[in-house]
Amino acid sequence: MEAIVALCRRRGFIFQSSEIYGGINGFWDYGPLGVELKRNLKEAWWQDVVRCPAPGPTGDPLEMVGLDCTIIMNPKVWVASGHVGTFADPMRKCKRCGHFVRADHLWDILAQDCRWFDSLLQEFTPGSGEIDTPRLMKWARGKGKKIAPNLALVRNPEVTLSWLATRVTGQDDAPSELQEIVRYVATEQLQRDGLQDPCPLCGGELDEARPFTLMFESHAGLSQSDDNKVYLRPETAQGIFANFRNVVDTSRVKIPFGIAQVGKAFRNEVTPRNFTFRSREFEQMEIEFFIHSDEADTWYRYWRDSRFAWWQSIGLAGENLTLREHDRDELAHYAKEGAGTSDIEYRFPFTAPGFGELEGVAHRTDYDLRQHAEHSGLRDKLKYFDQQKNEKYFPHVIEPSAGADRGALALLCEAYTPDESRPSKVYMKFHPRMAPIKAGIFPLVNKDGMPEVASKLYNELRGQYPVQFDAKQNIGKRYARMDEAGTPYCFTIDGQTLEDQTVTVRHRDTLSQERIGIDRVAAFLAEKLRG
RNA sequence: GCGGGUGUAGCUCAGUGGUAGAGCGUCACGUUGCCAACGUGAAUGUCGACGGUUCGAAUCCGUUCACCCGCUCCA
Repeated sequence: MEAIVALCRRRGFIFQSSEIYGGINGFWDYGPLGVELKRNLKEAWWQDVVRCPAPGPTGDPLEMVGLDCTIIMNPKVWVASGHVGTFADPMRKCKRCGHFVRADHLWDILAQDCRWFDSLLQEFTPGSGEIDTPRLMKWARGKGKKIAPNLALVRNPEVTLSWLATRVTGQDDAPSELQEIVRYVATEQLQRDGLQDPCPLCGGELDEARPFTLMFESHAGLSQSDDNKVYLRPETAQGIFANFRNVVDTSRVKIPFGIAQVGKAFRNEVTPRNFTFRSREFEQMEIEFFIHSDEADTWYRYWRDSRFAWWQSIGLAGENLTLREHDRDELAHYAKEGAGTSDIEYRFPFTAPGFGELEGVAHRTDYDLRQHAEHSGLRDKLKYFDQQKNEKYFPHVIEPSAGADRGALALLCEAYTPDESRPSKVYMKFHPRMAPIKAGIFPLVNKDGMPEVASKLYNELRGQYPVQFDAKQNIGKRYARMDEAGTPYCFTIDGQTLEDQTVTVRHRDTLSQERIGIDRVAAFLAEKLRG
C-alpha cells in the first residue's frame, strides 16, 4: 500500500490536503492525473446510470434523471432523516484514557467484549455471589493492575472494598445485582459523585453522556448562534428525497424511476484512516430508485447485480471484487423490513485478506419519504399518485450508493502492477476508459521532421482525448513515464512514417507494437475507449 | 482517544553536538534510430512544527502536527 501511496504522490494522482502547512487529517487533494481518473469514473457512472442505463429487469428502458443539490440544507432535513437526534449517539468519554464509548451499549460491551470485566467475574464465586475480599484484593494487585489500571478497585483497593462491604452487609438478600457490584468496584469516592460506570478499556470513570454527531457544523449568517446552525450534508441522499415532489411535478417521470446525484458529503470521522478510504470530505454517487413496494425484491436484485456488473466493466474484474449480502442483524434501522442490503466490496491492500465497501445497495423502504412527509407537514402531498393503478402511496426506494473516492482508490489499487522486467518496475493497468491519459504521441527522435508530424497528430487528437506529446529524451524513458501514468497506448512517429504514413502503436500491457496508418489513429482510439 | 513506529532535496536514504550530503528523478544544451542509454551544466532543503538545554542542535529534552500498524469507532 505504501508503494501505491508513493506512486500517487510522485506522479500526481493524490496529494495530502494543505500539505505545505503540515497537512490535515482526513482530507485529500487530487493532482493532475488523479482528477482525470476520478472524473472518468464519475462521467462513466453518469453516462451508464443517468444518460444511458442498462435495460430494466423486464427489458424496458430505465427512466433516470439527475439532480444536483446543495451541501448545506435546512437543518430540519437532518432532523427528519434522523441524523440529528437518534443518530447523535450519546457517547461517554473516559476521564482517564479518553476512550469514547456509546452510553447505550456500555453494559453490553462490558459483558461481551471487555478483558478486565471478564477476568474480574472469575473472582466471584459462581452462583453464590459472595464477596471474597482477600481474593479481590489479590486480583486488584495482580491481574487487575495490568488490564484495568484505572479501575477504582485497582487504584485504591482498601477504600473501594470497604464501600462494597457496606453495600453487601447492609442488604438482606445478597447476592446483589452484578451490575451494581461492578459499579461499586469502579467507584472511589462514593459520597461526592455517586456510583461510577467503568471504562471498558482501562476501568477509569466515564463522564456524562453527551450527544456525539458525525456531522460538521457551521452557521448560515454572521452570528454564531444556535438559531442559524447548519450542517454539511453527511450524505447526498436526503437532497433527493427533499426534492422528490419537485422532480415528479416537473419531469413527467413515472414509477419506477430513479434520481441520481454526484456530490460531496462530509463526516467527522473519529479516525480517518487508510489513505482516501475513510476521509472526512468525500464524494458520493447515489441513486434513489423509486418503486412500488410490491416490486421491491425484483428491483433490489436488479440493482445489486447491475451495479456489481458495472464495477467489473470499468476494470475491477478480478477476484478482488465481491458482493456481500448483509445479515439481518447488521441492517440499518430503516432497512430491517426490506428486501435486503448488500455491499459491493473490494479487497484493498490495507483490508486484505478482508474487503472494504465500495458501494452499498439498500432497500430503504418508504422510511425517508414518510419522515419528510411528517416533519415537513406536507403529509400525503409527498405521496405518489399512480394513475394507472389509481393508487396513492409512498414509493419504496432502492438505493445504490457508491463512493467516488473509494472507487478511484480501488481503480488505483487494481491498476498497480509491479513488473521487474520493465524500466519503470511498475505500471498502472487502467481500463482504457478510466486512464487519465489515453495516449502518448512521440517522435522517435527529435529531428528529421518527426517532431513536426507528431505535433500535428497531437493537435488533431487533443480536441477529443486527453493525450500527451513528448519529444524529450530517449524513447524508452518516455514509455516508462507513460507506464506509471497508466497510459494504454503510445503512438510513435519514426523514419518509416515519413515514407508510408504509418505509425507504431505501443501497447502498455503487452509491450507489443503494431503499425497503423496515421489517419487511422483517431478511429483506433475511439474503438478502444468504447465502454 | 490509547499503544507502537516513522518524519533530512520530488523519491530512496546517509549524516548521533561543530560548514547539510549521495544516488535516482527533474530542468537546459548536445546526442539519439523502440523501452528510465550517454556527455556537460543547473535548480531544489524553514532537517515536519513550536519551545527548551548549549558558545553551538538535523543530532539531546519537552510539546505538537502528519502519516503507517494494532486497538476503538465507522448510524
